[in-house]
Amino acid sequence: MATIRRIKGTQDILPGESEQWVALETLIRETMRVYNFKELRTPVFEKTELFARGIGQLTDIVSKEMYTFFDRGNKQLTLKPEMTAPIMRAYLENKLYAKSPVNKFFYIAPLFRQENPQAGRLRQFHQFGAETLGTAYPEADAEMIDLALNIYRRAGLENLNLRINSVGDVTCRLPYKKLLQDYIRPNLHLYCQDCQRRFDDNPLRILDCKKETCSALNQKAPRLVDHLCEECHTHYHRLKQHLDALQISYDEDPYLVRGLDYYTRTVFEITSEALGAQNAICGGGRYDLLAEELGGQPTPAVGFASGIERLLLIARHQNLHLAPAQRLDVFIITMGETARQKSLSWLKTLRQAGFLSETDFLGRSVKAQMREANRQQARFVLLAGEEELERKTFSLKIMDRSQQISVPFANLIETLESLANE
RNA sequence: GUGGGUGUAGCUCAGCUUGGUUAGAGCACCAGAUUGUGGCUCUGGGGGUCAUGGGUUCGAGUCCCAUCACUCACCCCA
Repeated sequence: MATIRRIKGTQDILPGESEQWVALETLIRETMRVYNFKELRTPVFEKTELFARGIGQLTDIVSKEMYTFFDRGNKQLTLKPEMTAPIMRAYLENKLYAKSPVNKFFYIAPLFRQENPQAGRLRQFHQFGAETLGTAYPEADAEMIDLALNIYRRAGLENLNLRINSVGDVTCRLPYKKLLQDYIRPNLHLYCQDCQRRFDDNPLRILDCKKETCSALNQKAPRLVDHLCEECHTHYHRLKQHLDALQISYDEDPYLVRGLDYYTRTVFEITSEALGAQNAICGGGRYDLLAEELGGQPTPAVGFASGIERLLLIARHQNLHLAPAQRLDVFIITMGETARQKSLSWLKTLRQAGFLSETDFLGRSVKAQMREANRQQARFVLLAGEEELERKTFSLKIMDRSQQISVPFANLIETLESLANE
């Protein structure tokens, strides 16, 4: 009979790996804390409408990648494919703007997209990220980039590349779109099929095309950065000044566009060559129009999202260990029925004193129990048999020194504590 | 959705080209050498519907077809 398998594109995070996750999450939380970002948790599913309106009906995410279904009440729901729209929804719904003009949130959450899995791309994957709501100042954009890079630095990641760009706002993007379409139109038939399809809806994407023929045609295309309105230009200029002041190196990429409709002005991406085809570990930018799109009051905002699986891929590629291997403090070896019956209460005493402790559950030979203790890298082994019970004294083996001493039952904890502190 | 690659022990893989004894290795696991003591060594042991189904053949892990799974890539994204 065939055993049930996990769903395509999902992963079991097994012991050995799960410690890495916990260590990374701890590092993220600690960094978020000193940057004064507060955790905001939202449900795993939302009304489909939230994403359709927030991310954009025409984006790939919404048009072909969402896990959408109808519940028993015939409501259309979607497993969240990204976190920015839910954060904005929660912010508006709970009227958090009323408590403070600027709100800084972070999250660590599972997300769902029905794509074909490959290296660094899963159907259930995890992101952490941050969002600053309520300020249009470029300082917030710079803080966001600094925050993401700081987390990577603390995790030990190397050779990351930051690219930035400005995609303008409503006043400059529409005129530029026309300019760009005028440039492309004469040669449109030479572009690839994808680009021809993008021409009307999303001509900016054409600039991002990686096909050689298309990027060659794009060489002399007008660049949005050269046609920004004054406000956008100033915003972009200030951002760069802040990055310089923070000694953050970056590349300006006039063709960097993001796949989600809600971005305005600042966009950025952090990539790693260690990742293969899916090389982005972090993407983000400013989305000053999203709040209104969702029916709320105008709220300028900026944020980023970072893939946890991809971060861990880079860490593995670099041979980084975010969490040190766990060693057992004490392993109790028992000989005979009487000792085995007492082992649980000894364990309890050890554990209450804070020692990571274990014993044998299979009634194995002393040799086998010793092997088990060694396998789990126990620092100390407590031996208890008839002899020890009679004398009310444990035999305590200090494994690293292959040395064995006698310890009266009553002195066990204090002896271990002094040995552990050596 | 489209293409390439790969499916043999818990893991990593050999065997397939040129079909032919009981399908192998290393690691891991268990036991013994050491009847109450780990790591190293030596000896032994358990564990496989060779992904699944069909076909060719006297005979298929090996050749052919299909299906499924995994994986990499396109697209897009974290």
